[in-house]
Amino acid sequence: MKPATIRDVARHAQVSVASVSRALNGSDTVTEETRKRILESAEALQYVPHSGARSLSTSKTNTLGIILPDLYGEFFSELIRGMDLAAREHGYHLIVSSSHDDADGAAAAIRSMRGRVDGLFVLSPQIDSANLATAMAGRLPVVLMHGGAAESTLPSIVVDNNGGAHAAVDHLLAGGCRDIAHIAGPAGNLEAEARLAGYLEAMAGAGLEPHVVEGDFNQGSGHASARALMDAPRRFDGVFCGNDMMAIGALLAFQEAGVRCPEDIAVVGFDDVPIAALVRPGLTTMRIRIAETGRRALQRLVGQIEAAQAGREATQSSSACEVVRPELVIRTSTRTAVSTTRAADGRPSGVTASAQGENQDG
Amino acid sequence: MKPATIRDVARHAQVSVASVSRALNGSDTVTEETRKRILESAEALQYVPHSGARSLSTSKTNTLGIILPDLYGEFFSELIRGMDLAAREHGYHLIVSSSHDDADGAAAAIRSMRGRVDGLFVLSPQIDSANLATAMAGRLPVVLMHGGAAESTLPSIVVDNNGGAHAAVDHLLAGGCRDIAHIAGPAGNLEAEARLAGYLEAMAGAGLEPHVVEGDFNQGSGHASARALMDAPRRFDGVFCGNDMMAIGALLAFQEAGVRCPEDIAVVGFDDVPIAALVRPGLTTMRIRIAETGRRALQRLVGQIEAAQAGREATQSSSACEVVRPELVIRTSTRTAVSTTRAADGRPSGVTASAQGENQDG
DNA sequence: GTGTGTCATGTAACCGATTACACGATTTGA
DNA sequence: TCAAATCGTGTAATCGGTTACATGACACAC
Repeated sequence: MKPATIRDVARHAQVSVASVSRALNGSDTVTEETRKRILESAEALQYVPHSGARSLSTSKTNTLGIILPDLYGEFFSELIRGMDLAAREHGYHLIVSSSHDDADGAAAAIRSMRGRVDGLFVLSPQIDSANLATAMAGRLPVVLMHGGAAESTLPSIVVDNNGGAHAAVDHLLAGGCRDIAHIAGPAGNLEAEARLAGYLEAMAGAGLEPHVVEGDFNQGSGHASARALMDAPRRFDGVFCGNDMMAIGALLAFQEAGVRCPEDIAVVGFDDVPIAALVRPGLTTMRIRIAETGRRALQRLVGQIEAAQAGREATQSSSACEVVRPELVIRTSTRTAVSTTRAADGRPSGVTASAQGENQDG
Repeated sequence: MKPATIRDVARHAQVSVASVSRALNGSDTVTEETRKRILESAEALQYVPHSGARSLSTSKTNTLGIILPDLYGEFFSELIRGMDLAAREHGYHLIVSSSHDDADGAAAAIRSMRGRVDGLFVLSPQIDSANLATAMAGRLPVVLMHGGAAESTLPSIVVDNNGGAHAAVDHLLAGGCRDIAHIAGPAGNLEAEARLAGYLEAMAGAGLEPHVVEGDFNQGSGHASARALMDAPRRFDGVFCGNDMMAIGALLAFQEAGVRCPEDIAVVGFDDVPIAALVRPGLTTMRIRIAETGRRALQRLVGQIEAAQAGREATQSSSACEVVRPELVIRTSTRTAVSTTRAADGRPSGVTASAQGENQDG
């Protein structure tokens, strides 16, 4: 048996299709009595509007797409969670497409989503794919969410990786560290490179010799990199890791080798994923309010879509780049005289607007 | 400027819309020359098919929906990752809707997805919502993925929670534990209740006195429950936790209190989330191959959809309940003479089919 | 030369919802 | 009593694809 259409409902309720449409959507002028009759008929026939037909006549899909490089770890799931909560409030659905670690994959994903979404979030931290994503998007409203997006003319939300890295190194310095190494994320990853640059700047600013080992943002590479640091001739008293997962790998490596943290070596991560608070010692890290950032991104995308269909171009402010400033969360993996939590906004770091959203989480 | 339609492409390439449709979709009979011309025109006009229009005439959306209770932790993101990879292979998109902790929320989510997806995954572990989900789905192909779905007539994939709990308790027994407590998941959660039941059965089978503390599946409640156990008059030498997050909370509580694990008390979790291997001591747990389970679920849903549109009802096998049997992963949170890894299939546990999918992960 | 078959291509109906416009009934004002 | 305004409802065009069927060109056989 085929599903009921609006015409079936109209026939059943003995009204026209226009009345059914009016009764079910905006409360146009429909008598309370007929509306009631229509709703009953719709219920009786188990009527569900055909979203394709609706989107054909309204040219809206009420769906947003998310292009992710990957879905490992808690970072992306937190982000999606924040977006999903906000999407529901705004009446949108969310299509996810993950595991696009290269430019081609991301481009293919964007292509397959065009025509079925009203807007797109693009998280494509690879250098080459970022530009491609911009080109692919075409007319579609987009919010970019990867490092380097600040330079784009498209609306974007980026983390102040550079400033965060500075704050992390400053914290290690304040704790008395002088031989501070950096376990970097993969080359070609814009987030990783910005954090690396911040580290190098901060070290240069303090007149200290930097030392970098390259990892890949996963826990295993943090472990291996920490071993490399222990094998090096130089003796380090602090490590700033490109993200939390590598920091946790490093913590385990130190623990296995009998190197005490923070007494022998202090460790700082980046992201503040939930695990960071659960490991021992608790990981000092740069906090990004992930779910809230997702919520904010969704609001901006919806704002853009509404602006586009209402008038012409989006307002100037909505096309700007918004910056999320990570804040230092001090746990037991670093020793310090500094007390609690402070924001990491010591510098302009080449970005423009400021990200002051509400701070409630899902 | 409005986006190009198929008619624009037809005009540009000087052919009919039918030819354009044929050239872009299945390679019906179209001359190589005209096909080339059409593809060039499509490219030049940046043509993107309108998915709504297509779904209107084909009555297919090529989209699947996922109803999740939540998106916290790594369990669900792993599941989505596995589904997404498989979805791309099959040419489907994935709409996620999370944070439906109650029946009403899940029902609303299902309602809002009907008409825009070809099939639905429902993870709704609350007792009351499970039935509701079944009712809401109506004609839509569905794969249920929550405890208790085995009793449903709908196709489902469920974890053998009962058998897994038995295996966990057996492992503790084999390690010499006799006073084994259980930190249970929230009442009303079918997964939690099946694990609790398995624990109680195993304890009864061993002639031991059970002891249950109720948690809520989150790390904090594991911590609190562990404290409660330490305060109890009885002295426990083993704990089976309803999931890994609570187990990790318990590990931390023991550590803080100076109770050694596994020497003083052994701990077993459930799920094998990635964090389980990262904490110290490493958490012994019941492994569910999450991403692979997601992939398998997607295959079944697609199979159902294709069966429905090809012939009539799906084949008998596809409407059965498939069981994922967790396997014991021994780490350092338990002491034992047993060596490596063994499957947890000591019993039939009231379920039917067996889940022997391929074992490669994404 | 006419008939038949093959094959690329075109024409137009159709999918199901929205909505501009038309229409008829009722109310209001002169 | 008649014109105008108001308001609920109906009719039909429209959105952009897909596809059954029609058409026309060409080849081949008689």
